[in-house]
Amino acid sequence: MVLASLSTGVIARIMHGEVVDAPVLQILAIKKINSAADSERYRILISDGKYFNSYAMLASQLNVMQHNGELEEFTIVQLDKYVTSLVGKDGAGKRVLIISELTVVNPGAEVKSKIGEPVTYENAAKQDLAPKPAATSNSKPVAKKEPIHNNNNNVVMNSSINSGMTHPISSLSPYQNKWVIKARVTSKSGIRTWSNARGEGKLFSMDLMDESGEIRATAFKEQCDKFYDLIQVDSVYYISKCQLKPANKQYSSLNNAYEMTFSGETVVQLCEDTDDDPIPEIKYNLVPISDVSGMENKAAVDTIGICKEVGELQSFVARTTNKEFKKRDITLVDMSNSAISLTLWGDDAVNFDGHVQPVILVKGTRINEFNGGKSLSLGGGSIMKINPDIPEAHKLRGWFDNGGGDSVANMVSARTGGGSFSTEWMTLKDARARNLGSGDKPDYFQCKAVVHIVKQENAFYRACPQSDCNKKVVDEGNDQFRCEKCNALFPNFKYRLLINMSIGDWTSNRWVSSFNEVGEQLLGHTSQEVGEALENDPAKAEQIFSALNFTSHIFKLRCKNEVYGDMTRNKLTVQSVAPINHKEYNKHLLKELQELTGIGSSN
DNA sequence: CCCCCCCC
Repeated sequence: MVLASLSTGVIARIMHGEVVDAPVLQILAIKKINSAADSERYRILISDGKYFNSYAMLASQLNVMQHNGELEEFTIVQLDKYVTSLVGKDGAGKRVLIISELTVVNPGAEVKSKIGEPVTYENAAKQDLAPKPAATSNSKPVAKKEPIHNNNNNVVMNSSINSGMTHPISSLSPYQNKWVIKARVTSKSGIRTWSNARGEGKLFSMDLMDESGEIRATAFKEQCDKFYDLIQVDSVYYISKCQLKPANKQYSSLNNAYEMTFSGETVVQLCEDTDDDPIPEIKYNLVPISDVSGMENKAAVDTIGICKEVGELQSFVARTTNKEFKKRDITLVDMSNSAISLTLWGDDAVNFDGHVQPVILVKGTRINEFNGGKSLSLGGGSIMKINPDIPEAHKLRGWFDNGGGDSVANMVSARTGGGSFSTEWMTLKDARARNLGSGDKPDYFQCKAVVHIVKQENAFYRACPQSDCNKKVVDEGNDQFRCEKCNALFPNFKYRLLINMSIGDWTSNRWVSSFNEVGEQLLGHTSQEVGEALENDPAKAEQIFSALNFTSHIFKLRCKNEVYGDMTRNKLTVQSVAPINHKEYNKHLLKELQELTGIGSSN
């Protein structure tokens, strides 16, 4: 039987902070530490044949080896991953060795006895502390430079970073808190506030990834402020001293039983040199937009496209939760000649500038199915990148800038009121002739039309000032306004627009109604300005309203039959207006001409 | 300690 040789004298070097690759040591004893609560930890007396260390610990993911009887007395092991760390107040206490990966070289039953006469390493002679040039082990001195961004004098952190030894994310658990991970941020939420029966506060969360796995981390309140700016998607960080707790799988799709919470102790340090380490890049499983049609509802989608159209920023109050949300729908097109609607939320929606028609890369967007169509929504854990510097993006840019997106034929998303791309072109006369609006659901179409008459009468009403209520208020006199819906009296109100106008295309004229936001867009003034002008300044009102006359727009119209008493009227409501995109409108006209005449090439 | 993402 051949026994492995121990790395004689190596414990003195390791315990003075030197990095030694794969030392071979002998276990002389192992026992369970009586520690608090549910944690299970093992302390080891370990020897290199010359020195011993009685302050060695097993990282808890190795407990299973002890359970299996693999770490008995006299076992020879190779340490594959370990850190040293000072424990005790202010780092002034004892240095311990924490072993997170090891390989059994010879089982204790084979070895049968203690090798050498090891003594404590603390009195080790100088020659044992200097790295040996001829040593078979691969060693290098500890880097002396202080890490940048070190926001805490943290010994575990520094020694781990300097030694290059960090813990895999997959090994983290609530039972072991001496760890440092090196992880890439794959997504980061905005700052969110909450207020409920248990209190209020703010937070942001992030997803972290290394070669072993992924985990979600959340920073609340002070930590939210402290770390929000430092944490950036795609960057790699050393992170230590977070609390771990079981993940609530209901809310997380990440593959980890635990999640982390930043604490006052948490240390985060940017890792700027990531060229040759194994932290994987974020992987994008890009699918062509056309493929989304065939995917399951709620499935996650990574894709890339050009933002061909941008919707207005919209605010609404969720019916069930009463929370206010901001969103913006944009339309992506790609070389599969397909278009899909993507919903942005919160800050992404507010700050989005789509007028330059950027390339949009998304990861982890969710499919929402509606009316047989599918759209994407950028939810928690999703990432959006604007004009990413990747070959696919440059290819798309070239395609689109050469007219590639002008004749997109395949609409993956359903026709919607607000959505624009999928609305069918139709003349006002055809809308009548085809009995649009006579079904159970409204019909939608778009046309190019000129504004002929705008009515100033009843162009506004005084509405409840509550942000989530637009109900007309009753003037009680004495500057008091009653909202029946909110059952409350207010000293003020807000103006809401309800613009009726006659528009015409080359086939006929129709009266249409426009609600507040569209009205503001058409008149170029806020509802407050319009309301005040109509009430107090007729000349100004005339100026505002007449400016709209004889202007042309692309109107997206909702068409529905409505019953008033015994009368049924076919009603048109303006869903949105947009300036005329002549390039695109002409494409439509050419297509119509070709269909009418049968003359012309297919492009 | 959050965990909401509507409507059509």
